[in-house]
Amino acid sequence: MRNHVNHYKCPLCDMTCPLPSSLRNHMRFRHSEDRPFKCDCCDYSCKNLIDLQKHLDTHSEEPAYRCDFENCTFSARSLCSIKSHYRKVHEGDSGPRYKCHVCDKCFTRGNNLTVHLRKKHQFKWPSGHPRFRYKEHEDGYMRLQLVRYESVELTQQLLRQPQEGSGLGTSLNESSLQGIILETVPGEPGRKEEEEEGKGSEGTALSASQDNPSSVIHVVNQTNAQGQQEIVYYVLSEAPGEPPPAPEPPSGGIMEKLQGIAEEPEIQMV
DNA sequence: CAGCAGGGGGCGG
DNA sequence: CGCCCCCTGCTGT
Repeated sequence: MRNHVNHYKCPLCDMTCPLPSSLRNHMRFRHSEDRPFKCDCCDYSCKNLIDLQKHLDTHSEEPAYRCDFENCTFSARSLCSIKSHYRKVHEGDSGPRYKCHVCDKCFTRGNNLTVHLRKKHQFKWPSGHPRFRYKEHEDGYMRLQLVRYESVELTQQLLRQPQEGSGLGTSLNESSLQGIILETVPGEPGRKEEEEEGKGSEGTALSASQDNPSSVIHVVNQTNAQGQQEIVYYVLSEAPGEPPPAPEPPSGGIMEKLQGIAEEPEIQMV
């Protein structure tokens, strides 16, 4: 199994990703100001067609979206509104849907949980990842999505410096680890035990479990700029196991310059 | 691998 | 809550 590390690194931030197309996408949304999709009715513009279409819906006074429930006359201008209406009105589900994986506290909105995770549990995301993302579990609660792609440098750095200063009370506790382990997706069966290419030790890495060889989780305790202890988690995801793709030819625009740099594989894999 | 459809999350009202 | 920005999974090529 090739314990994957992403081959393409954004030259402008720490983000790495497995495919050129992912990187292009990242560039478009995070590092380009181009907004090729413009609204005819107002000065709105955006970076992809889908968003323009959604925006156009907000212009039309027409129903746009209508509730499917029988005899329900509710209508809205966004799909999102319809869905939340349906849950609330026709399914009576108005309870909090975001749950902290560490202490089980519930929140009605994702950003409330984000604040909670940062303040109460000192969670932090690595640079290049601007926010937490949440994923729906089988019990219907949204919990922190822990699978992230991390850069080679971060990985190596983590392997090199096992947690120091873990003497403080803020060192990892079991609940946070459990929360993380719970998140790992059952991987393909068969393959086991990743080998870091030439990098040896797994150091402080926690193998999710032997049944779940699909991810290795690094959790480090560190001191931030403000001198506070904080927990940072990193997850290495396993690539499907194909060789690195060949670089593509450039194709024009601002993206082109970026691409030239960006598409150089960050490391040569076996 | 690219394009599209849909959804998650932020943020201001 | 409404609108916007971005991400991702799916599906066709």
